[in-house]
Amino acid sequence: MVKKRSKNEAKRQQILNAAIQLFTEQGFAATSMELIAKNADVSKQTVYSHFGNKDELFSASIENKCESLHIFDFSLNDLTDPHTTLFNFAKAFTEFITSKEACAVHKICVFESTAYPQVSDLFYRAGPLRLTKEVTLLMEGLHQQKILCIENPKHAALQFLHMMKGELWMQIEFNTKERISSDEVDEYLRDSVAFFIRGYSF
Amino acid sequence: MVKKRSKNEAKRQQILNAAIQLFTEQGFAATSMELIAKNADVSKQTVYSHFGNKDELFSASIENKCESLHIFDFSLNDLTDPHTTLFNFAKAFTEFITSKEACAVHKICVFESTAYPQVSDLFYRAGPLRLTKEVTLLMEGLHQQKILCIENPKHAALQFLHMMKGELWMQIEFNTKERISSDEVDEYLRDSVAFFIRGYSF
DNA sequence: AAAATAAACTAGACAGTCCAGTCTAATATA
DNA sequence: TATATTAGACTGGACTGTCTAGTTTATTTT
Repeated sequence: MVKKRSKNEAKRQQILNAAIQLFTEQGFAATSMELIAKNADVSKQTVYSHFGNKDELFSASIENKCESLHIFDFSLNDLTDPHTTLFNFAKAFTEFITSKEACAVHKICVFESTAYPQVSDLFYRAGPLRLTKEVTLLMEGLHQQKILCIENPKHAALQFLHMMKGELWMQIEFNTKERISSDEVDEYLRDSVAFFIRGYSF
Repeated sequence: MVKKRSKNEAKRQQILNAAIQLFTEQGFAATSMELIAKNADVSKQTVYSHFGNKDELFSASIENKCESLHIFDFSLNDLTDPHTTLFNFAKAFTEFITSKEACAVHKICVFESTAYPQVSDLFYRAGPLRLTKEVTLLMEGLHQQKILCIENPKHAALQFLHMMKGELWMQIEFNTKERISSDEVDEYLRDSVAFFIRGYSF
């Protein structure tokens, strides 16, 4: 008869939190298990007891983060005013993809995509792929309600999402010193939404 | 009387080549100076004599690579047929940004942008910034020749370039297993060029 | 053109540091 | 009572950067 005492779930989460923070800040190779244990306020042995080795912990921490990043709620029911709807969505999207958290996970997943394709796949599915699918549905809706004339909704979704990235996203990606102002960002988004609607109007 | 013998330029280049290859393949932390020396067919001491330490070698190798990646020649003189001009440019652009070399440098510059902002800045200026400026000029040309109606040529350039990235670029970035076919890419590019022209036509 | 010289280069050893992962022995807890 | 947890020692290995001692090579002087 095996008596099994369950491992402390709180500690597990502490470890995952410390791990994702360090991994995203310093990268996989530059982060030591010892520091993760210390930051998680847990002994090194506990880390190894919860996660067999560094690779497993890395995968688990990315997976954990991807799940928590799923929360990007956009209520796009009101399609009657596409300008406002799309602009608001564009703003929310920009804020999301330029957030510290999202950028950090994005960065490490891309970087480790050759060594850990399964990890980067997690992010791809949870992020870009999921979002593209949702926006594709939105585009289909705009077409069916005769608000816009969108023959290929997937292409339109890709065009829209990529377009909205703009200059700010690049500057954050490359950590440049100068950053464009949020006014300029807004102007770019407004311009782009207007352009998008013009390009897909009847 | 100072006798100065210049260091071997060929060896310097061998070191830089080996360094950029390993750094882009394995990352900064995971690449050892010893292996760089070995791959460059040079002694470790020679590496240290040419480049004081690992950081310096890293910077130098990225700088060297950025210079060689400058070569993205697009002859965009013939503006009379914007569909063809923009499509050809879009194709060349896609091929360039999805090339192994460009992707690899992009990846490491983004990843090391916090630890080495000067390095990522090199790439940003040599790549995205330079290209955006050139395409902005193209957009101005299209406007002045009354081929398209582009009020804000910089926005148009950003929209165009970002839009063209599309799905393939994401799949390469995340190293996904499935890849869209080059036919699909062509279709996307054609669609996007048509959409772009529609959105900016008089 | 030959000899002299100073610097570049090589190979390898080396010190010092760090890290992944294991082991142990003691403690806490369900 | 069995298992989770802890702190810390420990192994084996890798890495950076230095040092040494000997070799090659470009340049300057004779």
